[in-house]
Amino acid sequence: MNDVAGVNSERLKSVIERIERLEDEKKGIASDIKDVYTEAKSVGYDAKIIREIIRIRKMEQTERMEQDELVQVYMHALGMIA
Amino acid sequence: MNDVAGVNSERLKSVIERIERLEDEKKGIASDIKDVYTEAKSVGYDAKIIREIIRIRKMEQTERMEQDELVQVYMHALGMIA
Amino acid sequence: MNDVAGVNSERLKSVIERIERLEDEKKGIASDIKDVYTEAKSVGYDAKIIREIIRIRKMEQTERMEQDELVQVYMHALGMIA
Amino acid sequence: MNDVAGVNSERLKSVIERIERLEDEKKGIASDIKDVYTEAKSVGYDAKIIREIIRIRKMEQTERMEQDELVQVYMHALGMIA
DNA sequence: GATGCGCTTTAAATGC
DNA sequence: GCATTTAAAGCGCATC
Repeated sequence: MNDVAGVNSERLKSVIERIERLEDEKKGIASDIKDVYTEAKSVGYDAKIIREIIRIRKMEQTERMEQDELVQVYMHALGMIA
Repeated sequence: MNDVAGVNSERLKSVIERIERLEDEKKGIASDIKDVYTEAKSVGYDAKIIREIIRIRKMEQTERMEQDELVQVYMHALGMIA
Repeated sequence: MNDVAGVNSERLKSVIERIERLEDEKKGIASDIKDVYTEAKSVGYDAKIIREIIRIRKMEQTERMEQDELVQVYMHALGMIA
Repeated sequence: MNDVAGVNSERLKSVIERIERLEDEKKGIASDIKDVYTEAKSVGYDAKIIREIIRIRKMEQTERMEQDELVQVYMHALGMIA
C-alpha cells in the first residue's frame, strides 16, 4: 500500500536510513582515530612513526593470513583436503 | 622505567592498540554497509540509485547547515545574538 | 596561433596522445601477464597459487622497504640523521 | 630432478619471475602516465578534463570498432566476405 | 592561519 | 560475482 511506482517506499526508506546511520558511525570512528593521533602528538609522539608501525603490523598480520591461505590452496592442489 | 630511548613504550603500545582497535571497528562498519547494499540488491533495489539518493540527501543536509550558519551570521550582525 | 579559447591546442593534443600511447602500452603488458598465466595453467600450474605467491613476495618486499623507512624515521626522531 | 612434490620448481620460478618483471614494467608505465598528468597540470591543464576527453575518445573508438564489426557481419550475411 | 598540494584512503567501474 | 583497476574524496603537511 505504500508502493510508489512499484517500489516499496517504506522499505527503501529503511535501507537508506540504515546506511546513513552506519556511515555516521563510521565517520565518528574515523574522527576518534584522528583524536588519538592528535593526543599522541600532544604528548610528544611522532604521528608518522605511529602510522608506519601500524602499517607494518597490519602487513605482518595480512601476510600471516595469506600464507595460511596459500597452505590451504597447496593442500587442496595436492588433494590433501577437499 | 619502561622507557626505551626516551619514549614510554607502555604508552606507545596503548596508543597503537587503541588505533588498531578503532580501525577494526571502522572496518566492521564498512562491512555492515556493504551487507545492507547486498541485501537491498537482493530485494531488487539498484545500489547505484541508492548511492545517488544518499549523496543528494547529504548535500541537502550540508546546504541546510550552511544556511543555518548564514542565519547565525546575520543575526549576529544585527545584534540579535552574541 | 593554434590557441582556441585560450588553450594551446597543439600542446593539449600532445599531452592526450602521450597518455593514450602509454595506456596502450600498459594494456599490452597487462595482456602479456594474462598470457603468462594462461600458459602456466596450460602446463598444469594453478593460477590461484601463483597469484598468492606473488602477492606474498610483494608484501615481503614492501614490508622490508617499510621497515627501512621506519628505521630512518626513528633515527630522524632521535636526531641521529637530518 | 628439481621437482618438489610433483611440481617443476625451476619452471614455476621462471613463471613467477616473468610475471613480476611484467608487473614492474606495468607499474613503471603507470608512473609515467602520472608524470604526464602532473606536467600537464603544471602548465595549467585540468587533469579531470583531460581524463574526460580521453574517456570520450576511447568510447568513440570502441563505437567505431563496433560499427566495423557490424559492417563485417552485414558483408558476411550478404556473402561479400567469408 | 590560510591555502594549495600530494598522498592515502575510499568509492565506483570494468572485465573475467 | 568477484577481483582488479580507475576515479574521487579526504586528510595531513608544507609553505607563505
